[in-house]
Amino acid sequence: MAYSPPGQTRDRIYRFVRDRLLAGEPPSLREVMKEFGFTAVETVRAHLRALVDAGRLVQSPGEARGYRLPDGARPALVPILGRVQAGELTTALADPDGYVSVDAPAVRNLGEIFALRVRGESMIGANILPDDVVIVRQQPTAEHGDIVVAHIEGEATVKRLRFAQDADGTMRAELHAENPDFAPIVPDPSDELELFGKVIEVRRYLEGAPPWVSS
Amino acid sequence: MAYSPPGQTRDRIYRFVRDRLLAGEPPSLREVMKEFGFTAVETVRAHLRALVDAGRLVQSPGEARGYRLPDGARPALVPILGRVQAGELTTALADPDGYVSVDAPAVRNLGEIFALRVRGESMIGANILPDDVVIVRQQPTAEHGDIVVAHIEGEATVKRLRFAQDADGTMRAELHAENPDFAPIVPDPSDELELFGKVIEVRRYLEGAPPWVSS
DNA sequence: TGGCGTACCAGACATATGTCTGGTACATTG
DNA sequence: CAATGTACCAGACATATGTCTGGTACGCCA
Repeated sequence: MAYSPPGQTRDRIYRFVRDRLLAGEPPSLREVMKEFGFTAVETVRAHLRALVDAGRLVQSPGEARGYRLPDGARPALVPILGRVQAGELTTALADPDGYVSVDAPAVRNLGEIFALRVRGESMIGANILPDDVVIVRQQPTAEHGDIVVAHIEGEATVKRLRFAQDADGTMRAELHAENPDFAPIVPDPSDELELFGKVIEVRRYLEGAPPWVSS
Repeated sequence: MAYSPPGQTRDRIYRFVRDRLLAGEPPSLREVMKEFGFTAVETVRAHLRALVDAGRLVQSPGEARGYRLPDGARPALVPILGRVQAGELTTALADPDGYVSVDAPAVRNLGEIFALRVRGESMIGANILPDDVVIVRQQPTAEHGDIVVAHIEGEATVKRLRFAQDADGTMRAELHAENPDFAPIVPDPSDELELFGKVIEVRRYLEGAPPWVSS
């Protein structure tokens, strides 16, 4: 076996292992070895050790096929919720209707993403229809113009967040539907706006029911 | 260990293994054993063998952590294509821009699903916007009213398929934009309508670029 | 009652797979 | 040149893990 320039083979090995992991089939050292024509397992192990040191992989030492992609580098299943009552997000997350898979870049930190089925036609102007599924990142604040999920009238609802200036100069948050039939919701300054998170993706399933249902 | 009613423990084992596989971490027999409080590996093996016989799992005999979900039971990564030229679908599939993960029910047969970035505003009336990503199942025919990807003017384009009756009574396929600015496309009866497939899902990424990019 | 099927156990066994030790070859750098 | 770092190899070794053989316990049914 000829010698490769530093790092070049390493990258190819990374891509091979990554693809195997994304397919749900962690490779063994010897499988990688054969794939690249090496004749010594230790060669592979050195490469993988380097990839782990670089943070590109993580390993469970001693475990068979124990190499994995770090969180945030692979698609993840996030819970899809039905109705979410006030303040009950944690409860709802514990009992999801099912799971949908969300691609890696959205998943910076696992566990902070969830999905919600859209009810009603209030966001038709933003091209979000009833029964669409929105992917939401939990966050306590959002910016002007973001589409958010907030607690309105006892339920989690999708709206656009806007900030407006009051007559006395103070800023207030408003939740706007995107449908002329719905009036903007201006929260009573006395009660707090409960923001569940920001919509980062919208999905519409044109065939069959939503997706995957865990039992 | 008490005896469980037939099939009951089996289902719990299936769900455990399934969840581990969906997380990309195939369990070993002994891991399952510990999870369920068994004291003999063979007990687990008998259950898993039954699950394989029932078609709920597949196995690579002899391989460590060799149990998998069958195709169609797990999310899969499908290629996302940029521009697709006439008749060049196969070529385009071989050189994708990246991959997105698609949930199980859509993936009846692997390899027949792909994703396409939407260009232009011709489908705004169907709430499909420029830069949306559509998930497409390859199929040579479709039904009246389906949103399809077809070859129009040298490129793959998203349109709604309609069938209309000609003056002489023959049926003809038409491709309709959902935007008053675009006229319906009535293919010349002489040249064939090249249908790439049917749109089964629409996705819009509100934050950041599309998703996952393979290198 | 005896036969049959399912659930489960015990423990030996073979193999799949990670780990370790010690080495060669080649490039870069002081 | 010697030192250092990377790429790679050979082979022993330990452990992780699937496989097999031979059981016990319980329920169902003819």
